[in-house]
Amino acid sequence: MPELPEVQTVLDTIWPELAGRTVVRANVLHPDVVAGMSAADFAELFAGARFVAAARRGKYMLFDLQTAGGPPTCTFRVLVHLRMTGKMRCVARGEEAPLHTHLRLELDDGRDLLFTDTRRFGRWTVLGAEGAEAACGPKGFQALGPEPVGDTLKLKDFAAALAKRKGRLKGVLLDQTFIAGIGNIYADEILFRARLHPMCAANSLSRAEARRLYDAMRTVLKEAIGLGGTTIRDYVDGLGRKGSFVYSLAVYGRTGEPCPECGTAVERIIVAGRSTHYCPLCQRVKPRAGRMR
DNA sequence: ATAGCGCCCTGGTGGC
DNA sequence: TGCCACCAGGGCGCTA
Repeated sequence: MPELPEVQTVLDTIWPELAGRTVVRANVLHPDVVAGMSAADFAELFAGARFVAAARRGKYMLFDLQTAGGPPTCTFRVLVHLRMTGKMRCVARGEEAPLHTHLRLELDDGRDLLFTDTRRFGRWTVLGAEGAEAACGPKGFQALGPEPVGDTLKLKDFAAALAKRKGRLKGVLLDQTFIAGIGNIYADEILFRARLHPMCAANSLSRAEARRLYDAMRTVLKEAIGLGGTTIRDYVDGLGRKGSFVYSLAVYGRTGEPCPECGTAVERIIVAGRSTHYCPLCQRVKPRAGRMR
């Protein structure tokens, strides 16, 4: 399930294959994966367009392309969201595409970029082109919160934002408008690393706890990027490789197994509508301020 | 503001 | 062996 570390890994592995390449022909095999414009318009827009830049924002990959006919400045941007099972691969032209391949971009180096997505939740959304989504993209993209890794988000601002949220930590971490890129797996792992209970109210954290959460969030995500993400079942990067952070998971998917810190059985509950794993001993519910036990 | 739900979709799993 | 209910969950739209 691609979250920030997986999306970053896919981008890091697929972009070297795409940078500077021109799309000879675009083949939309399933129109559902193209959002905001028709498959025909999409194919026409991509034909002759060249990949000039790429970036990640939250769980989105952003690609800038320069169109064939227009003036040198005529570029457009496409947002790719992998959702649950989306995959990007470059293969030799003519190689049989895997089942559930919904998009094929034929490149000028004789290879094909394939977008494969078993559950077909993933989307390609074009921004700023005629007949496409509004220039700023879907709501979820417009409203993305700050990036948790990198230099932009300071502890002070993170703590201040937490103090304004009455919801539970788990739900707040999953809220893409609060912080961009965290999904169910990393939310659980971050809370474990911070020794905080998933049901704990975000605005109840002490300074020290907010710092623990901030540090845990950045550490866990950076470690996961370093290990190429987490493969539970489906996920592979742009070169078909699985992520090895799965071996570092402390609680996610480990219901009933011993906590790596204290040996207590990991528990599973539902929080924010999502399966949530935690150690009942290491992550006790934080007592209210002024009522130390 | 926040929580909870159903929906989209397919494949894997476990029960009988 | 086969059948089927159920689960996985990111984002979105809806209701409370």
